[in-house]
Amino acid sequence: MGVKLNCPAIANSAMKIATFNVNGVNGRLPRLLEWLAESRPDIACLQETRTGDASFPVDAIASAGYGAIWHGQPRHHGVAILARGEVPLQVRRGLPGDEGDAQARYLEARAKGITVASIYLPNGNPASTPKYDYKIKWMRRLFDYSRERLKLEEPLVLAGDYNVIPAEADVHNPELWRSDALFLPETRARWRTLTHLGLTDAIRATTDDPGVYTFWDYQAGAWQKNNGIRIDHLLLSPQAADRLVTAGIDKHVRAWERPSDHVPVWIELDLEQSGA
DNA sequence: ATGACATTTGCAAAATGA
Repeated sequence: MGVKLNCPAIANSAMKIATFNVNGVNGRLPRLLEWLAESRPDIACLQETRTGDASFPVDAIASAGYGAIWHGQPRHHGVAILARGEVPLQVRRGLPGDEGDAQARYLEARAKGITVASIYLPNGNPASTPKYDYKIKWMRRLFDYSRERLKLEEPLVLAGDYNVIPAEADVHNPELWRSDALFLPETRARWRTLTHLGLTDAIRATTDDPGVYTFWDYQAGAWQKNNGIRIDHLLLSPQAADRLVTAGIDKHVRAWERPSDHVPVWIELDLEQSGA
């Protein structure tokens, strides 16, 4: 890249990338459109679209100014990637490593000059069942695939609902979550293998504050009592992390009418910057 | 330990979630 004599303002070159578990893209469509209009991300990764490929609301999303690709599944799971003013170019649909895995949890695309993945990592509860084994295997597959992708040494953003509480600072009452699949020592150890690869947890790169949450249960007044957990994450390759300008959580969205139980998490990258 | 609450499909109630 050539030297620019007139250094552009960050606002001109910053790219906003968000992740949002919508908990039903059709049922939540009004909230999604309101949030897109307010937040105006360049790229948005969605999880838990919870509808089949034929019923993805592509027209409504296009009317909001976004192109989209999606990997749907009736009732459960489902991921999508939206880009403002363009249709993302699909790179991968489904996480490698298990040909028998039919659950729609991984989608990767190039858009606006960067590669992003929308990830819906398995919940894994109850932890004493095959559901947890599936979660751990999925995390191993994500580790193997991420290691390969990092060899490209390019900006890469792995965004989504990881269903992982990384540390005690990320949960309101750790004791209530000790035996939960989201917080078990093995779950957190698998998470650390990802960060040890060189992936950066964007929120933790910008704040050490405890009590920074992305999910509040619908039940037992969890939102009103701020009984939250931080489970929606953007993991950044070194080439993306070195261009990180800011990160944030749209917490106010949880107070909207008929909201998702998750809220959007986002970053801004300065891709004009040369990096480290 | 269960259920609390909300989603989906499909039109009742089961399956799933975190």
